[in-house]
Amino acid sequence: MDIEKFLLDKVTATVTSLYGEVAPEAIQLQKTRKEFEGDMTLVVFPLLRASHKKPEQTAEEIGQALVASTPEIAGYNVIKGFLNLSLSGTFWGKQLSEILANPTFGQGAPTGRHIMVEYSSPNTNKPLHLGHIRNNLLGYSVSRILEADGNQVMKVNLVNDRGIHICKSMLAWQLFGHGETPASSGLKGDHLVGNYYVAFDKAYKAQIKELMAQGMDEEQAKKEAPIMKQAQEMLRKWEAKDPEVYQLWQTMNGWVYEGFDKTYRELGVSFDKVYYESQTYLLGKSIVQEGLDKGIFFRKEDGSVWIDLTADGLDQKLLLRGDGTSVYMTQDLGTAYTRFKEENLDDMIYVVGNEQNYHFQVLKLILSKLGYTWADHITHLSYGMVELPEGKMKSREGTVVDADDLIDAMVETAREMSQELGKLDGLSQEEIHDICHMVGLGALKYFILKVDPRKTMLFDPKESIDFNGNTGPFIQYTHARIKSVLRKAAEAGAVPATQIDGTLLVPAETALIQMLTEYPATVKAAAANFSPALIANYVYELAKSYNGYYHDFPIMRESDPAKQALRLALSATVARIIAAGMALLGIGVPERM
RNA sequence: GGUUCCGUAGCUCAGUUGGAUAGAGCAACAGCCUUCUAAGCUGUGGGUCGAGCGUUCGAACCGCUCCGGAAUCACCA
Repeated sequence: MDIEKFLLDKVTATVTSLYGEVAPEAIQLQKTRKEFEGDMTLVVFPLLRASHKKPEQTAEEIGQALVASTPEIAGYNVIKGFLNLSLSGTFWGKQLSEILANPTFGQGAPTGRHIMVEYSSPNTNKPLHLGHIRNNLLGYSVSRILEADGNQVMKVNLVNDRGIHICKSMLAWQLFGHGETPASSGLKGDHLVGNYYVAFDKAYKAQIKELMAQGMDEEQAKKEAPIMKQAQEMLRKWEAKDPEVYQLWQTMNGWVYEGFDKTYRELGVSFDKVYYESQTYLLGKSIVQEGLDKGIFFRKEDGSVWIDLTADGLDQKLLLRGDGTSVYMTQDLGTAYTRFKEENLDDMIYVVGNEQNYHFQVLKLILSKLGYTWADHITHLSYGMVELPEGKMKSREGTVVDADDLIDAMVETAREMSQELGKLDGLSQEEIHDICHMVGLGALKYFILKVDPRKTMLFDPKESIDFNGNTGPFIQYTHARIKSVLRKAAEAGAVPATQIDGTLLVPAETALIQMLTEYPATVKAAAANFSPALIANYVYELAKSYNGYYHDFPIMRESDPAKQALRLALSATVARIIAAGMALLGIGVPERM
């Protein structure tokens, strides 16, 4: 049951009977801050206009009337203009009973909406790095959250598998590779290809330097460098489907996909469908034609097609090159159109870095100018960069954090830490592997997802590896410890309660139950705001509160079986909600750790 | 210069539609393992919520102006 709604009805009725009709927004209910006594608080300031009395007096009157009319409200106190209401133990007992009886607590009712979430979207010329990790974790988590909110979600990846940058890797491999393969080198495919991308850049820079030494200016040297011309020639051959180039392209991309798949598996993310730009890059031309027919786009003398957005405070934007080939915007218009049509979408979410804010602003604007109402259902889930203590990550300067290295380091640290604490004694190799993987990745995922996506975040390798405090492992630990207590209780023959006697509840317990009742609303808010951070912070608060409770009320030392049964039921529910919340973040919770 | 975003404790971050004395974690300091897992718990210190003005009973939150930072404004993707 929605407690706020329940109280809202009661309070509205009471206020109306005391002072007559008031505007709905004048009734302001909120959770009571923990330094005050009570569960829910009515802010009476907005009601003074109707009551014509002082704040304290108004609160007093409403409090008295509420207690008299509503058995669920056990008492009240007034502090300045705030009426703090305490709900009865019976009421909270009933709340917990409802959660116990509902195995899908927090799962929203089906909305019937189809939502596509596009994320990851890598280039096939280099391995994934920390920035991609943020993208992948966000995309996956948001998908899970939208699902939990009752939507039908399709997770898709759009792989950028074509263009000059792939040709650079291919060319360098031809020139310097000596037939090296992932199998022969022992390298992960994406790393192997990435190495050749770097090799290209190195050779290219050397050639530029040489040309400049011969007296050419930098601008021209960049254009005239032979290796660059070769790469451009290769791209032309690719577009003409030259068999040899095409074959090499397929082989090297295949290596990269194998590498990416491994990283995705390690991260625990997945896709329902993968699009490839090599198959979609020609889309959108019919839309360009449509825009021309409708007079929304215009053609310049050289044949290129543009839209003028200066009236909207933006610039003119190119939609088709003079030679008739498409640009990024062209294909994005096309894919958006195709997807909404083919997949019958209600919403489309793009998880893409904030460097493309402008692009998506323009994309939406063009689509709505063309009269497509679904343009309003496109959301660019924009996220900030991940920075390192030394500053920005720059692949050219080698200051990137490689995704695979980072994952390995996290798991390894989890292993060392666990070993040091003696947590792994007596476990099988397989159990040890699973736990260390869950904890290491849990630390990484939680660290990234707990911050607001819009913000540029700082990744300090030393601090992120911390497993104490507001971290994934802390939450996993709380879960594991509850599970441990439940196992001990089962051995001793103690059974969790199925019906809750509210008269036994202590304040620490009603507070926990209240937090539990907030889970569905939190999921809803997270879905509405595309914010895993809301879930992360909720789960942390829940775990933290439980830890305090755990120390004050040891379950197995409780002599009253009824109280013990109640505590077991409450603990099990907390563990369940922690696991559910963490699942929305893509984080697993071990049974022991 | 235009557009968009960010600025909260020494550091990393929370702060729900405007509400009470602005919260966590890390770092520092002081306690707590013979009792269900100490990856834990309890306590102390630490703030001009970038600055100013306005809106109102009330502003970290809303509006305006300024300061600082980021991204972007390609016949790249």
